[in-house]
Amino acid sequence: MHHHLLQSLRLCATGGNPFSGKALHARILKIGLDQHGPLPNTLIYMYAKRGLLKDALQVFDDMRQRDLVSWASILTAYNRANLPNRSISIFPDMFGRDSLQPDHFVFASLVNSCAALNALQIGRQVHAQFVLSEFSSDDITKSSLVDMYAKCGSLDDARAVFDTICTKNSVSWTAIISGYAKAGRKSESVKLLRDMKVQDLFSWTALISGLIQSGHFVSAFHLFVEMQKEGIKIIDPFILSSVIGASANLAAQELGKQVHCLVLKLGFESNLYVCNTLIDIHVGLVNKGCDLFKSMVDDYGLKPNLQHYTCLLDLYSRSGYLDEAENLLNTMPFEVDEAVWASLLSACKRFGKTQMGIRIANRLMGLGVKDPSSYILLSNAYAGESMWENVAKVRRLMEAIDVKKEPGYSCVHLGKETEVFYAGETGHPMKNEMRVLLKDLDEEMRKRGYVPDVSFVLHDMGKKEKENQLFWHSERLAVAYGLLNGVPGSVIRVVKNLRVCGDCHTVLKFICSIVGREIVVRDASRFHHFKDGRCSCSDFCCDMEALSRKVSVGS
DNA sequence: GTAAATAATC
Repeated sequence: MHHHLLQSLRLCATGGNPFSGKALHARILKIGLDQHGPLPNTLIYMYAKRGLLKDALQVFDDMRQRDLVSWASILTAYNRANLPNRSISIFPDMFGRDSLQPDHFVFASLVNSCAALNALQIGRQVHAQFVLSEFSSDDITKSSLVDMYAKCGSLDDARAVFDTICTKNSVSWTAIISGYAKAGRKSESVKLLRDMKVQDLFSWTALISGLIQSGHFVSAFHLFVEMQKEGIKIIDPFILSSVIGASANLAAQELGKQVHCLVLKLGFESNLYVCNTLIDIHVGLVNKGCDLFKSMVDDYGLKPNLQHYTCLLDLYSRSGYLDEAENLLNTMPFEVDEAVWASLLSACKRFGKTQMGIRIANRLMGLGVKDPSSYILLSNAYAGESMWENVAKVRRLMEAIDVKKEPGYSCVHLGKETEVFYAGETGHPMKNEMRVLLKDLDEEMRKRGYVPDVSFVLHDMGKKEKENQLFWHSERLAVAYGLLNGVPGSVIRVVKNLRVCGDCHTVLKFICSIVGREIVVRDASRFHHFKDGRCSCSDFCCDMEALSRKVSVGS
């Protein structure tokens, strides 16, 4: 009978229907067992765990004889209800009213209250009593003391207690690592993590989020990547919200988006903290930008020029504020060029705004289009809505103005000589060697998760043919030639007349890590320095891309 | 013999 009731109460404490706990309580009262054995204490415990402080207090006050278990349970109830100060204020009644001396359970709860209150002086007093008590060797209470001192910023005390813990578990390690990391003592916190035999998500989260809190964003990101390489599974959203928060701080929007992808893939998008930090990124930057723009006009009396508007538009469209972007486009006193419309169109695609996408595409068509990439955007926008007539129209326009006017080529510099390659070139004397090398690399890349992104191919053909097209892009030929003929281990230097396509960008990241060589590509818009699987133009993002691919493959 | 305590996120 009692066993059954006890077990049911314990089940109610950890989950299930909150009303069933009250129903059980009613039944216990009815059969007159409310003062019997462990039942009243378990009722307090159950109410405490469910956050029903009033009910817990009711049982506590009605008890004829309170014991240490009752006290430990009611202190937990206060802590759970976020009222640690009430724990401290009610605690003296334990000596007075009930003539009890605290045991290790009560000590741990009290120390926990002090930690939440940042009450270092009281914490020290509790510590002193604990040391004098017969429970002074209890490791759990010591762990809570480590946490309390760490949270109060008294790291030397935390470390001293930590060193006396006989059997250190995940909780004790996490408490001390968190303390050092939040205090910005990076090397010590990292060393502690490495000293752990079995690191888990708790300890990594403590380290990474602590370093983020103390401003060590870059180290934190590298550790975040390392954590996942170590195979630590992200089974709850704590670490994500903290990493997203850091990307907001770094204003690393691309990185933020990558983490956002990870959030979606892992299914934590509904978590409150994660949401809030994400909004800090999509809202924080936009608000900042709008404020600057407004202050430019209102406070400094400046008249925004086309570049200013373009910048604000870019901010809007990158952050998904597409209605605002379109509105601004329609009201601003300038005509914008093709590039601006194209960027808004690609944002429409990214944020799934198909209707607006078609609207923008029509405007862009009316404007006349020169850039080949705009044609791809247009074609994709119409194809996405099955507007095949418009797709055909885009294609006819492409043919009419001969989009392929400027052929892409890449030069590779080997000492004094320079070799030039055109896309799809087949007449080169070393063609076979280059093909074999690229094929081997392709195989290895696919093993590592590479999927060709054929959306960068302009022509109308099947997927296999498109992949083949990508395979023969000039920058790959140039790199292959450089690998075959250059000095082993030297940096491969390539110059390209057009912009490196997105797929080749990914491929070069893979290649540089497979062959262990640095590759530098100067394209039409910038330098790309490929090294260790990353590119200088988006260091973190590359890591994150690889990671999110890994996650998607894993799940 | 029963029942109670400690760590990581905006």
